[in-house]
Amino acid sequence: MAQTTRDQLLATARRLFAERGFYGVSIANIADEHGLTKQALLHHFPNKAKLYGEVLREISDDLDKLKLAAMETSADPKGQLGTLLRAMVPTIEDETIRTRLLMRELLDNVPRAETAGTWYLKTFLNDLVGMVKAVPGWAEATEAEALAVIYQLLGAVNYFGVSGPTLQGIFGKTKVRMLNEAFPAQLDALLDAAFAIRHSKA
Amino acid sequence: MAQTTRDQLLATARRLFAERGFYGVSIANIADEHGLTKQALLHHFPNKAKLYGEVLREISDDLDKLKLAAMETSADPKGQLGTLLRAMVPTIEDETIRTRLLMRELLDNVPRAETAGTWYLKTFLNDLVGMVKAVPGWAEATEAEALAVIYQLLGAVNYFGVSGPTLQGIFGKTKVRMLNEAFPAQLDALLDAAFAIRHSKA
DNA sequence: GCAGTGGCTTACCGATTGGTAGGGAGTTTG
DNA sequence: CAAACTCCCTACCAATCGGTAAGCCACTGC
Repeated sequence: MAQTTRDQLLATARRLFAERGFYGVSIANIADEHGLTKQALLHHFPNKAKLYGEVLREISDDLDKLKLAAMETSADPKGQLGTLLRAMVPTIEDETIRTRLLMRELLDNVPRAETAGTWYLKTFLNDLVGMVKAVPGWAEATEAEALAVIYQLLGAVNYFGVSGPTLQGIFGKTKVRMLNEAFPAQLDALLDAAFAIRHSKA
Repeated sequence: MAQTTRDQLLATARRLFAERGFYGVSIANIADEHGLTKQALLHHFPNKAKLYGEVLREISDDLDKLKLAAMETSADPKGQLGTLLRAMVPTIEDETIRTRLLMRELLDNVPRAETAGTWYLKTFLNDLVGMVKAVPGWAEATEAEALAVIYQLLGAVNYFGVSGPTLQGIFGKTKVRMLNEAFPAQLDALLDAAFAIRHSKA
């Protein structure tokens, strides 16, 4: 069974929204790439906002899958967090798209979420906080402290993931390739260092 | 001498572009906030893209100032980097705006920079790489390694800076206030840990 | 054979987009 | 006093936006 038109439109929407954002892409742009009219797209999705919501739901599902996969590979929470964060470093194009959409959601979701009533990142962030608190030495950390360190590490991973095209523009292809090679080892070192920090109220 | 109309328009553009992005704001939106027509705005700025470019130039100037200020407060490069990164954690609203614009530039600048031929972050990033290489133990790090760690730390700082409204939506005001209080100490610990990593080819 | 149904089309809508043309009021300058 | 300049206006433009209405065509189930 081949991919349905709906699936193809969804994939294109995902890519274009990641590149240019919600306002930067028209439904006609998306339909055009498949030789269709925007009315064809509106046959599959009730309106533009719902289409965007569908894309976000996919992203949120992706993150949940990464989280579950990380929890299976290792028993200790520190290893789980490391696996998860390393997995979030984009290597193939589709992962870059996911990272960019995630970042855009952080920037733009306030008006969207208020009308839609959905915070796609909520459970993901809560789960991460739980994992941090399970790390030895972090049991007595406050929720705010756990969230702070999670955010710093997510930032370390995702900021880089978003900047590929920019970095290439500034530094050129060769340096970016070297950067991509150097990044994971550097990240490992940072993760180790971050969780080595002891948290006890003593 | 009061602020000129041009300056006021520029400040409003800065705020609105930070909130909703380039495509999410019309020049009429900006002019409206001052009771002017968009043609009045077009009298001060040749077109929308040039206006946006002006906003970006301001941001880039801001970053340079922060960098110079950080270089004055301390003699050792590690302290300078710490001061700079801590200064980039947004505390007042205008700093949040700057952080959000910076993030948007990372996401959107590819099509813009290609036509404009300007990479606003280039000198800033290059300077930071220089500072990292001056840190004891990092002299022999490759440029890629230095860039990797810089990017991770910038990410740790800026990802958080961008997410304020989102976090408030998810966790509520009280928790976000606690998070804001916990963040700097956590960041200090991360910075210490990151630069404690020794880099020698031995 | 015929009523759905899914997938798409053309035709159209009002609203908004970035931008141009030209003019008018007030101030500055020669 | 007149020319020039600054600042902002109304009027207008073609293009595009998201979305509705209605119909066409191929296929399916009864």
